Amino acid sequence: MPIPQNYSTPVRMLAKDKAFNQLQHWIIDGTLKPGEKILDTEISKALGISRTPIREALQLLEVQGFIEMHPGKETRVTMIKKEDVLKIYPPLAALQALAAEEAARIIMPEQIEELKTMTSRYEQLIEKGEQFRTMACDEEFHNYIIETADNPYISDFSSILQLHIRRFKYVFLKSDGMVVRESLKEHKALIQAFADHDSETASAVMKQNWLRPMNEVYKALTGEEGRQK
Amino acid sequence: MPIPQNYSTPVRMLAKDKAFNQLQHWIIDGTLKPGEKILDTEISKALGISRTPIREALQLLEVQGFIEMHPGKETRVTMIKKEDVLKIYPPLAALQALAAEEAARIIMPEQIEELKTMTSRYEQLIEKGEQFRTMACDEEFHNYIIETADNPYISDFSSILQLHIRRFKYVFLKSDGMVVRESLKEHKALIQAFADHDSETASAVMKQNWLRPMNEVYKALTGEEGRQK
DNA sequence: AAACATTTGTCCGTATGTATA
DNA sequence: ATATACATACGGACAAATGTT
Repeated sequence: MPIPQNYSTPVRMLAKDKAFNQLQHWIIDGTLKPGEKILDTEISKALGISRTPIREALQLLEVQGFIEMHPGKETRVTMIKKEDVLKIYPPLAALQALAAEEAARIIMPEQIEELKTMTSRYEQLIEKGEQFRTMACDEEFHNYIIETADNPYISDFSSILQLHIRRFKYVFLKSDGMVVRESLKEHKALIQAFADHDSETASAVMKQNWLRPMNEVYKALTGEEGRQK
Repeated sequence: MPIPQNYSTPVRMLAKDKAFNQLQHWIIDGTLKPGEKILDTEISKALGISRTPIREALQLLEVQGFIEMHPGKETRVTMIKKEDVLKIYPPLAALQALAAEEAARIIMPEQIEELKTMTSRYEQLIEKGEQFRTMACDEEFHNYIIETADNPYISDFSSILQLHIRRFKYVFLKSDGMVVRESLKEHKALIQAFADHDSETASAVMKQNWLRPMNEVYKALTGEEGRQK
């Protein structure tokens, strides 16, 4: 008898989480625009959820920097400027560089093989011009390194910053994409540094792997050079 | 006629904020111990606040990593291990190093003077052996640099990590102190790097200024353990 | 200035789910 | 296994505060 094992969610879907996820998506993809006023009663009716979990979700989004709550006055989606890209990427680059530094110390041979596999897939996807999947593969590569570093503070902060980058791209570039061939070289250099357990090089390469895209985005938007080196 | 200007708080004290601050302090100073179970009804009665703002405060503390909420089951203060010190300091060092890097680029002469003033006070306090004030002065110094870097992501993450460090010290060292003369030299080196607008040096010095205390704390703790057993 | 309309903040009751006997 | 106690998640009503006419 076929037992329906792994009947997915042993945790019931909390109303708060549902509201949180929905609102976060709406803010990131621009459905809720920067500066837009948020009325919890409206959201409540729209989602068919009472105000309590809605308010809880809003508070979490405030901590993440997606909305601003002015007690007793109003709640708004946070504004976002083109120059903000220069504030979001550097901390992310610093944290990811640290993750690479740590990973280089403790990574195991099997994990390096895993990264190599990802990278060859990455290369193939670039060749085929599959923008979306290429990006997903890049993200997977970075997440694997973060996991290897095994530090919840790094991973928590990193993921928040990545969400802000995604929002930034949706708002100003109307898409999430933008992968460059240069990145592939850096990934290969990273793997070599891991194999050598060379933390310093791993850190430096990773930092560049994030700051280069920042400068490209900034240049595309303003025509000016961002922070060079 | 003496007008009572600046009648302090134009913002009413929200019950949620009151609960948040109180609980955070209790967790950091060890009144609420690691692993301790938290009942919102108890907290509610203890603080004379209804359960809703209590629950809101708890959720924020969860995001900050001070408590764990298991939906429908229980809420507990997060555990903390001696080895965690090796996970908390490095991201903080990385972010503060980035702040120093940025500050070195954009700092103004007056701000450098301000830092010099703080540092001479720092030196005097060390001489006098005023542990508590020395620490406060050190914190002020770092916060000023963070402000100078002018990046909300850096400052937000930094302050959370600093709270975790404070908790760690209270839990394992029964105090918050521990300042070393070595730090003074580093502060002076930092100021010099700022004056030279030498981002690279500023970053490196700042990183060491945080990693050195980490190693001292860790050594002190593992040493204690060795003697006990 | 004062009463109104809105929106937020808080309280508490109830239902749902979890652990224990 | 069932029933019981209990803690949490959610809903809806009330109170307080803002700014508007």
